[in-house]
Amino acid sequence: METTKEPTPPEAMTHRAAGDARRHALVRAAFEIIAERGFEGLRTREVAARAGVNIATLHYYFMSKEALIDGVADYLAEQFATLHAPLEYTGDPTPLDLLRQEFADAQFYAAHYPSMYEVTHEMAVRADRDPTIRNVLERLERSWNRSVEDILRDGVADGTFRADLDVVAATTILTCFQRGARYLVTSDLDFDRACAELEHWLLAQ
Amino acid sequence: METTKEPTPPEAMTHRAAGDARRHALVRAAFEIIAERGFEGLRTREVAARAGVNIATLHYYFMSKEALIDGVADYLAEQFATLHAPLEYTGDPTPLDLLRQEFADAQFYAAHYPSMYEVTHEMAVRADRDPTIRNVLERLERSWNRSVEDILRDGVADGTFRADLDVVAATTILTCFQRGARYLVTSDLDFDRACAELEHWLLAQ
DNA sequence: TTCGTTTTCAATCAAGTGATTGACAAATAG
DNA sequence: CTATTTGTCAATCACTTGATTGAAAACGAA
Repeated sequence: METTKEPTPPEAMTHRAAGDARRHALVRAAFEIIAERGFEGLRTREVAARAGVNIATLHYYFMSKEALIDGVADYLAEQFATLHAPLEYTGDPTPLDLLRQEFADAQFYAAHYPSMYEVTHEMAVRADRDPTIRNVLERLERSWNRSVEDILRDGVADGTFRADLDVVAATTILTCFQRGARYLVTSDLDFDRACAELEHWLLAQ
Repeated sequence: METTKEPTPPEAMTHRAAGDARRHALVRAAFEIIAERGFEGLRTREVAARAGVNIATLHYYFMSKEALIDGVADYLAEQFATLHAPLEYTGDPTPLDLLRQEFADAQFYAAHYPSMYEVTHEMAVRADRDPTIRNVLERLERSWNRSVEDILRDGVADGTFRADLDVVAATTILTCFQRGARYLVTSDLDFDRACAELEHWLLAQ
């Protein structure tokens, strides 16, 4: 049932660094399994096997399955903070540039890191019952909301967006729209077209 | 481990009808457990116990756990088709009435049947891996999309909504927005405010 | 080298877990 | 009234699953 041994052999590595690598390999393995088969299909044995270690070793690094899952949640938040679509503007971005970048990020994740959305879905469902995960996800949502709100506020101030825009409401609409779009059906083409229309609704005149 | 026996005693009931009732009780029990603890916490034993029957009886009605879950998916679709918020208009509804009814439905489910959304989330996550469930959910989405699109098209035709509205894009925006709003954070107040702003964006002038 | 600390694993536990079996009762057909 | 189908359950199977144990390496400080 073994798969890939640890990709970074602990050869030229301090003892401590090797431990960190093992910890990370376990989280990463759990992340992948959750993406593939959900929490429903998450088994500690398989996580350990993918990371190339014994179950007991998994329990050495993570007290319980729950602790491991919490580790995955943190890893997910870190991924969202780190990974972004390549910038589509040069120099100082206008509010419209930033709005488009927002949409581009969503497509970038869907195209290149679909597992991030898959795991986020799983986490969102679990958040109803697990306060630790709810915390991580709420923090993530809040920071995303804030950045969208800032873009809109700046855009209204400099005349890019409609002067009568309800910035808070528009932020809700944009974030809910993006959350809902990464769901089951919406095609890339539909998403593009919807983004263009949203832009049209937001722009002044 | 027993809970409620079947609420409709098979006294004055034909054999066939009693069978249907048992079948329904099993689906309903599974539905509730999925809402409470997700697929992760769904155990055939507990489903049987809640429906007041033996595990073997569950397996008499549903070949496998999967078949039971498919039954829950069908039940969910049926619920969405059946349950609606009380009508907020009298007589012949205008496109604006229908749009508002659309928003009212979303709040109605969230307020009175939250388990419908909880189970839908679980199903959506599972749909990635289960073609039968994907089918049910896609049918549901399509029919919802169609009805929103019809409202918008009528509204553009009669001058309620902006003449330059991209109906297809707007439909995507509205459905994605509503899907995304029934997620984790958005409060009733935020939802109301966002709906008002959306209405403002759609209306002519 | 020595000794305590950190890390790893084979073996095992106890509690599930979906599914089956075979017997038995209740309803219905002939 | 039989004979057959339909519905039900206690008991059990074969296997899974999260977690633990106790011993043995690997390591680093003294």
